[in-house]
Parts: sequence; structure tokens; C-alpha cells
Amino acid sequence: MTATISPTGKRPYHHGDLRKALQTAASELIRQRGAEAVSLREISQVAGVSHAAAYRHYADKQALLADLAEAGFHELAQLNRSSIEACTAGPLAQLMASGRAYVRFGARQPHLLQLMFGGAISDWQSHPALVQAGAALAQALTDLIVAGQACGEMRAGDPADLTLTAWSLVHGLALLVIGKRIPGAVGDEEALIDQIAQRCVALLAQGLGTPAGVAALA
Amino acid sequence: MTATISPTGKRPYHHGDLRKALQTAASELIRQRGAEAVSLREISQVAGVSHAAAYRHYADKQALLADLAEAGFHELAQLNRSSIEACTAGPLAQLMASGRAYVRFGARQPHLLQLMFGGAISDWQSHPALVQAGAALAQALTDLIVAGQACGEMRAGDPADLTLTAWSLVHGLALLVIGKRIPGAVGDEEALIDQIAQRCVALLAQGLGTPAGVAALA
DNA sequence: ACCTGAACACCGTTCAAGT
DNA sequence: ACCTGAACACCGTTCAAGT
Repeated sequence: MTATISPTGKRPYHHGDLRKALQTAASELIRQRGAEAVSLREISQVAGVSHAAAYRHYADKQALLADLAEAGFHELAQLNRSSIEACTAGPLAQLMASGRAYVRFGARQPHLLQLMFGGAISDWQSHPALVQAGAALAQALTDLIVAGQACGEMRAGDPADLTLTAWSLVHGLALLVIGKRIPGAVGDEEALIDQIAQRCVALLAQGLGTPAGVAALA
Repeated sequence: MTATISPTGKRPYHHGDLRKALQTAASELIRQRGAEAVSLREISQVAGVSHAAAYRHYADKQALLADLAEAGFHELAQLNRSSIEACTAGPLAQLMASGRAYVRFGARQPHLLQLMFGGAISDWQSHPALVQAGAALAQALTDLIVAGQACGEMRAGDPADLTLTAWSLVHGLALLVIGKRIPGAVGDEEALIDQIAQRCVALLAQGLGTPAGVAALA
């Protein structure tokens, strides 16, 4: 932000914080149209620079996409934490709340979820920050399940199995909702989607919970 | 196939069955590298024609991709039927077998599953045959669940909810496996993936099954 | 250090023209 | 009826040159 905005109103040669401007522009465009439908050239244009300028801040288009996906993981993890904290009941009920938040996130930002999990980022492994952000999300789920097992609300067994089952359910549900593959719920009404998600995570809870845990839900 | 192959060995002007040749070439390339990494021009070249010839058989690239995705749905539906028929136990056990087959399909042909459910085909609704093929797959699942409810192995409730829950679980699991998001199972060993899938669908069965149904599994 | 403009090798798509 | 070749408007990426 140092000496980049001239008083004349003309745009200066140096942008100031082009990296952030690219993130903002890309995020906006991708949330609207999806990663495949947005070019680096258009992002640069919206950010107000030439089409080659982005390469001073990102190695290639993949790196920019990975950056946005990482931000998406942080956002989802934050929503996850909020939904868990907002639920004053036990871990099993918190797991259900967390699952609904996951589906809600997908329904609100379908193109972002596609970017985070779809094939747009070809070499996931070469973006360590992205791997880290994804792993943190899974760890939060595992923590919840271990807590549930400790207090007898959740079934015994390898926490990794319970984690993967819970994650798979909400992940698959979110993607099926996004893809409009659900007959009878083609619309985007958020309330309807949330009701569907509620019923699915309730069935999940039947599978993961102990009899005592399930009884406590009602 | 009429008068298209000259005895001299030189390629004739007319291909004969270019549509099928394009499908074959595209299927091969996409299964190896994914839809985003394959161009219509390369597909045409592999099929042995100029890059414009494809437009005589497909409206655009999306139409070719939709055609391949539809074939994928038929293949998956067939695997689904086979796995159910091969299981001589009750509907709950058949549901588990079906789920494992779904995950196995995804693990074997990750790029195809991405094509079928990812964002590569932007306007799904404008390819009716594709919608139909996807709906048929969901219907097979619902049939299984209704049968399970009828014989008391599966929990009562709206079959649509049970269907969506089961589908979401196996769909999410397949995609997480494909994306190598599963810590501890980064490898491609099919046997390992199948064991993981087995444990997840077992937990699903705990949620969807009645006590009697679950008892019958053991 | 940061950005621009021209250039390169690609795309998807169209269309007159060939067989 | 089916395919080709040239053309158009785009891409992502590179690099000398400008500030």
C-alpha cells in the first residue's frame, strides 16, 4: 500500500497488492461460474492488470486455484467449528449439526466445493498447504467421534472408520445436491435442502450411535 | 461399413463409423488422463480424422462427454445389478454388496466417475439420456430398499430418504478415495480400498437396518 | 521488484470447399 | 452425406523490454 495510488486518479504502474486483488477477482468469478469457465486472462483483466502479471505471484493457474481451494477449506473448517460450538447437546448431536453445515456450505457455494474436491486441481500433492487444510478438516471430525466414544454416545471401533463413514455421507450428499441429482429436490430452496440433510444425518447417527446415544437425541 | 475400406490399404475418405471411433478414442484418452486434459482435436487425431469431422456427429464437445458419461452410467448400473444378483443373502446384505461395487467402480475408473458427476458437463439438463441413465441407477437402489422394508430387514420411513442416505455414503466414499483424501489409504491397492468400503457400508447398514436385519448379517 | 506487450503453441467452433 | 483446410476468437505460458 506504499505510494501506489496517485492523487491524479490514474492507475499506477505498480498495483500494490496484486496477489490479493487476483484472489478476490478469481473468487468472485469462480463462485459464479465455476473454475472451468474462468480464464486467467479474465481474472487479470478484472484485477486491472495485463494477462501476464499474475505470473509474478503464482507459478501457474493451478497455483491460483489451489490457493482459492485452500481458503475454501479454511472457511468450511470455520463453519464446522461454529456449528459444533452452537450445539449444546452431546457429540452425536454435534456430529449431526456439523454434517448439516457441510451440506449447507456446498449448497451455497457449489463451484467452490467442486474446486476443492473435483478434478480441477490435477496435482493435489504438490500443494502442501492444501493437503494440510484438508487434513485439518478430517481431524476435527475425528476429534468429535473420539469424544463421542469416550462418553458412550458413539459406537466403539476404529475412529478412522467412523470418521470416513460420516465424512463420506455428508460429502456425497453435498455433491449430489450440487449436481441436482436428487429427484424431488431439484430446487435451490435452502430450507428444503437442510431438511433433507437433517433426515440423512439422522440415519447416519442411527448407524454411528450407541442405543444410549441415539436415545439421548430425542 | 459399406465400401469404406479400400483393398489398397489407404484410408478412405469416408470413415464408416466415425461416431463409434470417436467414442472409443475419447473413452481411452479420458480414462487415462481425465476429461479436462483431453482435447477434441486430439480425440479426432486418434480416430484418424481431421479436427472438424467430429462436428458432423456431435453438436459440440459437451455432447461427446455427455455420451461417454451416459455409457458410464449404464456400465455402473450393470455392475450394480451383477453385485446384487451375486449376493444370495437378504436385501440389507445386497445393499452392502452394491455399495462396495460402486466404490470399486470409482477406484477403477476415477476419471470416468468424475466425468459422470463432476462439473465437466455444465448443462446436465440438456442431455435427457444422461438424466435418464442417472435416474435409473437411483431407482435400482430404491427398489432394493423397498424390498428390504417389505421383509423387515430395513427400517421404516420414506424410501427416498434411505435411498439418498445410502447413495450419498457410497458416492462420497468413492470420491474421497479417488481424490486420495483418505489418510492411511493413499495407495491404489484395490483390496485395501474394498476392505475400507466394507467397513463403511457395514456402519451404513447399522443405520438403515432393523435389529432383526442387522442380526441376520452376522 | 513489478508489470507490459508481443509471441508461441495450443484450444473449440464455424464454414466454404472438396469427395 | 460426410469429411477437410483455413480461419476466427480465444486460451496458458514465456520473455524481452519497459517503469
